[in-house]
Amino acid sequence: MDNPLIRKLEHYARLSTEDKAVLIKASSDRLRKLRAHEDVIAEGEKPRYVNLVLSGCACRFKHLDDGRRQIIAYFVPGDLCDLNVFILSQMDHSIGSITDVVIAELSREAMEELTMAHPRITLALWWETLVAAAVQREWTVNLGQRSAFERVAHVLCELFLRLRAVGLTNDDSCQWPLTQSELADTTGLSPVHVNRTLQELRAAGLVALRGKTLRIPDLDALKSAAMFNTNYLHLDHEGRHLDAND
Amino acid sequence: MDNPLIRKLEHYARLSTEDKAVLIKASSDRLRKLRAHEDVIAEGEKPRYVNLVLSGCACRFKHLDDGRRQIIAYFVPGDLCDLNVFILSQMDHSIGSITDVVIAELSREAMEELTMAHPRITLALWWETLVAAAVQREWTVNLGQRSAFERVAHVLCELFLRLRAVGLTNDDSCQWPLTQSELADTTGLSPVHVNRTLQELRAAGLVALRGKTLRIPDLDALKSAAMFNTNYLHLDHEGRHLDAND
DNA sequence: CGTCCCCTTGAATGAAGTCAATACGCGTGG
DNA sequence: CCACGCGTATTGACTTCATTCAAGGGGACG
Repeated sequence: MDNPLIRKLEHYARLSTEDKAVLIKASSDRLRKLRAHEDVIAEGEKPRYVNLVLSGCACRFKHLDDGRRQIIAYFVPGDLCDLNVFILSQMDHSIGSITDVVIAELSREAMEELTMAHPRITLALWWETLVAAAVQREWTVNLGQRSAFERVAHVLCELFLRLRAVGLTNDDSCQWPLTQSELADTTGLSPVHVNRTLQELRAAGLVALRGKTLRIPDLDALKSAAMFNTNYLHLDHEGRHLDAND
Repeated sequence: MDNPLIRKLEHYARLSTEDKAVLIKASSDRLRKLRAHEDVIAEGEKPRYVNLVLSGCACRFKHLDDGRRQIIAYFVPGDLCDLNVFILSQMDHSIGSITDVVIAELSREAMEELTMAHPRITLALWWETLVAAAVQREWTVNLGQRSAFERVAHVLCELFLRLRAVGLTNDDSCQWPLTQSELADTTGLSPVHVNRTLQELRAAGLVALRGKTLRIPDLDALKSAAMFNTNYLHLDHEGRHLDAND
């Protein structure tokens, strides 16, 4: 099973064999490949599809009039961009690729088919939505209250755990998709200061980030340095224990 | 018509007379009155109701382990706290009153009744959810990219416009619910710096905030000082033009 | 071999936080 | 009616954290 969406949704609900078949079909219908730094959809455009990231990394972002940019969310494999986007006539922000990505475009009809006759999928998608909102809230806390050191540590933690949830880590390391400049647009810091903060994290032995590989030798230590509380990711709730092939 | 929920939802969809009757009934069933600075629901509790603010002002917030607090969202009259909260077994944040508030508690059954036979209400509630998410994203941008001056101006702008959307402003002024210290927990600034920033805003003639009354002599000027783009509040979309009594 | 992007470093500047004292405003109770 | 107390707002002096500017280094790729 290498479908990251299924992998993730199984954190939220037990899926039946048929559920999985339907998900696989939906996520292989319309594929779209993008290189790094391209727009998936830009502010002002009308959304036509729910975008599902199959591989690579994308982000939601917003520009201010004077060019400052804030990254608002990351999308890793298995993430759906906007489940309810069809009633919007205009995007109020943009979505772009960070690395090369493969995206499945899910039409309105495909989404209806997924949910209509598949209550467990529907439930899992509800969870997906709730968790996305919780992540957004946590980012608000991160930007508002944490120091640069904690803030960068928190982003590293979160992304690592989310990658782990879809099987994209090896033990204590993973492919790291972000440049320092993107990390700066995420944390609201200058690229220079992100660089210095990463050096502090390295000096403290909390992370080893070289090239495109991130290694976290002691995840608990990094968590506590970041004041990271895993609960908002809701990776451990009751739904997944129910039997689905009933 | 003094029901703030109806007032707000009419920005999102045309409601029929029956729609409104159902909403009024639902929002007068279980009332709860709180004084300022009380918990509506605390982190860790199991949510039993969707909370609807009828009067006063409340907020969503999160504490870090060491006591720092971030206000994550405001709830003004007409705002629903968490539409899909019933699948959660535990809140990952708290909701508390800022001023004295009156809240209507909507049970799961009440929510189902509201939506089942009332497609326009359902549509309007979808919009409510989308806009709440958009506001959360904008706060992320606010904390990440804007200067203290812009940041405070942005919060003043947003709250003023949201109060205006439910008829709680008079021309260019409104009752202001927040203390400087709450504004600090919102903007991620220290209370002292919020004070100084407000003085700058006053000196620039952009706001007059005395006691509990906010006056904005030139809203457009304040907007541009804050780099405020109204689009994320989605107050002007197509749904409201459709006829509902069909 | 050169170019582009990303990372790194140092020095100077600037924004916001901290600490501590003081003032104001309002409700309570003497 | 006035004194008191408490929460909130204001001010000044100093410190800390983060930005800016500017220059140099390293690796990947054509």
